[in-house]
Amino acid sequence: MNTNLIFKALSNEVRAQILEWLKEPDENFGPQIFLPPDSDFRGGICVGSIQEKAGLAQSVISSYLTLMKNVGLLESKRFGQWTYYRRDEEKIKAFAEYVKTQL
Amino acid sequence: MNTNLIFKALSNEVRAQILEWLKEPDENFGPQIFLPPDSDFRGGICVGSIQEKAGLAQSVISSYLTLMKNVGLLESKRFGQWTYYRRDEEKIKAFAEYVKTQL
DNA sequence: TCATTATATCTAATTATCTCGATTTATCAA
DNA sequence: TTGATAAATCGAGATAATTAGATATAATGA
Repeated sequence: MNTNLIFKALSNEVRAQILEWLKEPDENFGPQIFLPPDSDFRGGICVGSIQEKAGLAQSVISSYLTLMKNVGLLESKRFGQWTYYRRDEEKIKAFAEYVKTQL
Repeated sequence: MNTNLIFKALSNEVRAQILEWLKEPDENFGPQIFLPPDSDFRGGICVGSIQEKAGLAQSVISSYLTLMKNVGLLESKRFGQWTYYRRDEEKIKAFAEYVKTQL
């Protein structure tokens, strides 16, 4: 866990906002109709939905999501042409534990 | 509490390092001989000591400390020509609580 | 008062981040 | 196979952060 990179990721308001939105995926993005219900990737939202809500260019959101995945805040899974992202609750919890006990 | 500004402050390695050093002020900086013992500001370290250990320019450390104070990570008190900084444990705790419950 | 020391502020150069549009890659459907 | 759609990557310009050096402010002590 590279806490410095996590702090960097969270220091951008758009990225922090996306992480917050993904706490309530259905409420914030509506149902993901293309996500196969048997896929076992509940809560995953595709790049396009996040891009639309954030209002930044597609390339920006794509790289933001990749960055957040790389530092451990998100996990992703591809189904066909769609890449779905959701929170990595385990790693987020580990980070929160670090902040509480080590910061 | 502006969590975005706190994340920004912590996203810089030098600032994060200073916050860590200030967890053990005596071990990391030695005794602060100029700090009046009756001052009730235990754990406070002057700018010069922090500057020396960090190895960056005095102006840089001064502004970093001001920034960290502004976002609530540090508190400061001036005695004569010296300004002593120490961790604001209450606000750090509140931030850690936010990360654990809201992030 | 004047020189010294500690800290803060200002200015500027370098580097990093943000953001976009264009292109590329991957997948799907006809 | 070809055209369309989704996402990722590339290249570049604008903005912000980092850092240093010079100067300003504040306090001390002779």
